[in-house]
Amino acid sequence: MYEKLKHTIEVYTNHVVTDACWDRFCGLLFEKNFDKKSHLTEEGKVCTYNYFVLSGACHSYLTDDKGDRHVVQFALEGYWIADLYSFFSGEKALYTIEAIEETRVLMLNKENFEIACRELPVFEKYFRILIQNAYVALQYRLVKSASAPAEERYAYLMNRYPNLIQRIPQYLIASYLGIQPQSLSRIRKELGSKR
Amino acid sequence: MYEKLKHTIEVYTNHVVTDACWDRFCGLLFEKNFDKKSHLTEEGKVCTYNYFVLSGACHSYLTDDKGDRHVVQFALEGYWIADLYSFFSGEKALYTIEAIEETRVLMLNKENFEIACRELPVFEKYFRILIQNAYVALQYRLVKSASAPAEERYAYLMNRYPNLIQRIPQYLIASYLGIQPQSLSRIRKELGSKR
DNA sequence: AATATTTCTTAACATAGGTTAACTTCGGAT
DNA sequence: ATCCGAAGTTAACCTATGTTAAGAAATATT
Repeated sequence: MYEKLKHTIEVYTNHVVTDACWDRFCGLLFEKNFDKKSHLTEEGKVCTYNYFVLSGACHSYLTDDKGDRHVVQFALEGYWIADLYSFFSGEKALYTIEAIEETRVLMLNKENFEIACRELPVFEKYFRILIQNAYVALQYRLVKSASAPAEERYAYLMNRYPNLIQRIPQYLIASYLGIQPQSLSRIRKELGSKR
Repeated sequence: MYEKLKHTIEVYTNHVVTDACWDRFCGLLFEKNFDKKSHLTEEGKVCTYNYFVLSGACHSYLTDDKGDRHVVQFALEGYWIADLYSFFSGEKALYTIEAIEETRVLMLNKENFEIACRELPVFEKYFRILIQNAYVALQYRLVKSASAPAEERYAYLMNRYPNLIQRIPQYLIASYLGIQPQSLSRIRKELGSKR
C-alpha cells in the first residue's frame, strides 16, 4: 500500500523500510477525498494535518491586507502540503489550502506525526531531508524573485515543471510568480513571439 | 561549554541533553576565527561545513549572471549558516558566506553531522525543528516580498531585528530586501519624515 | 592629520510590472 | 444547444523601483 511513498522514503533516507515499520506508519494515516475548489484547511483555523497528495492537485495561499491572494505552494501527486507553522505550533493558520482538481490525500495529524518521529527514526530522517530540500529550493526561489525578471522565472518554471503549466490555471501561476495575471499574459505573448 | 547552544537544543527538542551526549556532540565540532570580510566558504567550492556563529556576524550571498550580489541570509550570534544544498549534496556551492565583522564559529562537517544525527536522536530532532522553523519563516518572507512594498518589509525588519539594522551595513540590508541601496536610502528618508 | 576607500545620499530619468477596464474565449450548468 | 460565470487577453495609463551619476559622509590606511 502506498508503495510510491514508501519507495520515496527509502530513496531519501537510504534505509530499507521493513514491512512492520511500514504497517505501523500506514496505521497513522488516513485517506480522504476533496472536491475541486474545496478547502483542505483554512486561514484562521488550526492546520491539524500534513497532507500527502495521492492524486489531483492543490495549492496553499495567503490573503493579504488588501484581500489579494498569494500562492505559496503547489502540490501535485507525491507532494506534501500543509501550513507547517500552524501544524507545528498549534496556532491559527495563515494559509488556506484549496484543491485545484478533485484531490485524494493521505492525512497525518500532529500526534501521529510525533509518534512516527519517535518510533520510526527512518521517518524523522525522511522528514528532515524532505524539509531540507524544500528549504534549499525555497531560498533559491526567493533570490530569483529578486534577481530575475518575471519572464525568466516563468520560463524556468515552464522548463522545470511543464506538467504544472498544463494543469494549473494561469492566474494561480501568476500569483505563484508574484505577478498579476495580466502581466503573465503579456509575458506569454512576448515569449511566444520570440520563436 | 557552549552552554547557550546546549540550552537552545534542550528548548527546541524539549529533551534534556545528558553530559555524555553533550560531550560527544562537542567532540564533533571545532572552533575557528574569521577576519572581517574573509570567506567562510565560497561559490563554486563545496560547502563542507555547517557553521554556528559564536560571536560576530556573517551573511551568505549569491552572485547572479549580471554579477550582482543578493544576500540570502544573515547570521548573528546563535545562528547556523551554510550553503545547505552544497553541504548535503556535496555539489558546488551557489552561495558565498562572508564575515561582516570578525567572527568566531563552530564548524560541523557532514560526516560529523551524520554521526550526530545517527547517534544522538536529540540532535536530529533539533535540526529538523530548526529547519522547519527556517522554512516557515522563509515562506513568509517570500510571500511578503511579492505582496508588501519594500518600505513595509524594511519597517518589519527594523521592528523584528533592530540589532541587525544597527550592525549590518545598509547595502547588505537593501540586498536582503531585494532592492537597491539607493532605494533603501529613499525609503529611510520617507520613513524618517513620517514621524 | 591627511588621504584613500567604502558607504550612504540625492536627484533625474527609465522601465517592469501594477491598475483599470473592456473584450474574448472557454467550460460547466441548465 | 444556449447561457452564464470564470479565466484569459489586450491596451492605456500609473507607480515603485531600477539606473546612472555625482557629491557627501564615514571608515580605514598611510
